[in-house]
Amino acid sequence: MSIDAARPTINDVAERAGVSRTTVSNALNGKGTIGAETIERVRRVADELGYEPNAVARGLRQSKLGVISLLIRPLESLDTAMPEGVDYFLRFAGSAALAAMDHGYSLMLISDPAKPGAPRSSLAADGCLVESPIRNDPALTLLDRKRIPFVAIGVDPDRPDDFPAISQQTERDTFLVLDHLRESGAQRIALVTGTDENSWNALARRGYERWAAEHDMAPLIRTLDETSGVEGGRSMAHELLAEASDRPDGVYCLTGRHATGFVAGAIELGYDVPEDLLVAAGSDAVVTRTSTPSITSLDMRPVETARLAVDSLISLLEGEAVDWSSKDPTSLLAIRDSTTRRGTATAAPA
Amino acid sequence: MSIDAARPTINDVAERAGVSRTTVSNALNGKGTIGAETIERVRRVADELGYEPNAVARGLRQSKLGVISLLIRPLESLDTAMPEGVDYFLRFAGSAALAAMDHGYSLMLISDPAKPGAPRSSLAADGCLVESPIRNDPALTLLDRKRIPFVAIGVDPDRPDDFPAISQQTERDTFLVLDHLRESGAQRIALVTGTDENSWNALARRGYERWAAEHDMAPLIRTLDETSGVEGGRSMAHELLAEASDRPDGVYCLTGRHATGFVAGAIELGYDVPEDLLVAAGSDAVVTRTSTPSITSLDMRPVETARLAVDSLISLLEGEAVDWSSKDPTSLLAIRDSTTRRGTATAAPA
DNA sequence: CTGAAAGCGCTTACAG
DNA sequence: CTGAAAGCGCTTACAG
Repeated sequence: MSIDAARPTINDVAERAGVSRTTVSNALNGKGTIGAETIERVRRVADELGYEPNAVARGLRQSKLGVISLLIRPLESLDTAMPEGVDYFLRFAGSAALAAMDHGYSLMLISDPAKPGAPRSSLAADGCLVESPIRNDPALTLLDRKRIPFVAIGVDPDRPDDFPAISQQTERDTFLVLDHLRESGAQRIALVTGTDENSWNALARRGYERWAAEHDMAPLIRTLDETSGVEGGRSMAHELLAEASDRPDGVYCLTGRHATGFVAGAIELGYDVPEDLLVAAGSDAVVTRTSTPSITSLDMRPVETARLAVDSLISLLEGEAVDWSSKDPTSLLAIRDSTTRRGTATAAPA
Repeated sequence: MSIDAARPTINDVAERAGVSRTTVSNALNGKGTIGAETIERVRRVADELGYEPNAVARGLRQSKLGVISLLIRPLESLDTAMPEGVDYFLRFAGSAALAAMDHGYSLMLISDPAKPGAPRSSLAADGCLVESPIRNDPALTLLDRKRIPFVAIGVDPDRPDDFPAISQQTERDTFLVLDHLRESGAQRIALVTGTDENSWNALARRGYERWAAEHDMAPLIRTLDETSGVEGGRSMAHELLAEASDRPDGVYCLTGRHATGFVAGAIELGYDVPEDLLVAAGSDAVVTRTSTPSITSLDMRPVETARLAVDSLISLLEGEAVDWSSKDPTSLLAIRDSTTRRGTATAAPA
């Protein structure tokens, strides 16, 4: 191993500049009181050597790495291959990374740190963002126990008030979609949720049940594994539409892929979408935009939500006041062919 | 500060178990030779205390954090707000994160570590992925100098053979698009690239020039700032289509937003797309799919490319052999309305 | 089979 | 104005 193979440390700089490590550290960080010409010399030597403080060593000493982590709960239900239809999370992550950089932080994408085989590195961050916590989320419990500051996006369904969170307005959003389906002509509306016990599934279900009660409609709910994707949606269409009695004329599928599959299945069975059956999706995705007919979907504004979450977490880390009453950005309903009947002039959203 | 406010360290475990730190470390990591009942006891105490080794301290000691970083060059040209049209990068990042997790690593999204104000943390990874390096990329130079292993996705245009890279087949892709435009009826094809000096812009330009030479067509090239987005594309349409002589009847815009703006600008000027003018985009994005008419775009397969890049980097880190001759996945051309003339039956791609 | 000691590369009171 | 020493939480030869 030749000498130039290793990156220079503070010792190399100190030796070459003829001062102590302390002085190098102080000079480079503008701390303590160091003579002007000493500072100058240390800087020059550091430059010559290409010295850059080791972020890990500094992190160990200062307990501040300059890294925030992001745990996207629903991503774990999605197995290996990256499917179409997870656009929300990709956009969320990308936007969070940019927001973190604006504050001088890097963003680390992690898997569940509470899971046995999890990379050790998943706990090596100054703070953590948890998107869509699951019921009684062990990751939140772990982070709380380890005293790692965090912000959840969406509340833990079983502990809504225990932890700092950006509360998603899932119940209100559910009303938005169901109202739209009814106004577009549906009388009997089914809900298809995922099986994952995250806040999104739980709160959408709760919203649906409340809406159904208010409209004197008996709930018609099916759950479907997220990983089943488009194919699962197809089977579900066969299941729900085959029954002679209690057949829905409107369906709200939370995931874009289920909705896409449901439409395909309905068409196979001879249904005309939207004339015989209205379908909406709870998550805007490539598949809902490009399928035929295109599918009305809820745009949950991942980009804006991510930025709000990052800003809140960093305020928390840096000891600033955080306004926890601020909600996530208002969702928008993208109205498309799957709920637009011929002759029914639906007003465009404002 | 109460005692239970801090997370337990190896010292706490050692004390409570009545052994040394060495023994705790060895017992928990299965190293050395430790008595069975000692291992048992140490494990139990560690559990009780909720002890989890500090990843930063371990990283310092072992020079291995379990983190790989990702620098997406073109993202930096895109300023603050996350625009529509950067789908490629978001999908790339999300997919890379999943691939990293499969190997027990976390993925950190970073900004240019060679830039003065960069977060220190951007150098705190075991290895780095650089997507679309720029000319003579200072980040590659820095990583090389710091002996941080890295893999580029797309070669440095000025140093194509100097560093390990997944070579993108941008020149071949450019031929694919240009051939399609010609087969669809275009005779005079302009190229609109970004101003960013990354490998993608450089190689697409080179491909265009070669194609033009082979087809005896005088090159007609414009560059347009990536940040100008849709609006920039609009202006460019006015500029290129206003000139009485040498007006193109086909345009290849590398970015989806430029293409979208170009189509809008052309329509304002009274052009019919695709009848009077064919337009294609070099990057598949939400805007190209949802604009009217929808725009033919190149799908560069970000998901598959990211996985290949992560696998290669981790092989490199873990000292395994890497086949650098493997290319990125073959791009697909999504043919849409903007290049499909009425009466021209274009065969669907296989 | 176990532990004292050194050390990873830094920063931070504190003494001079 | 500067530096010796301690310490962040671990791991790793090495001695016993």
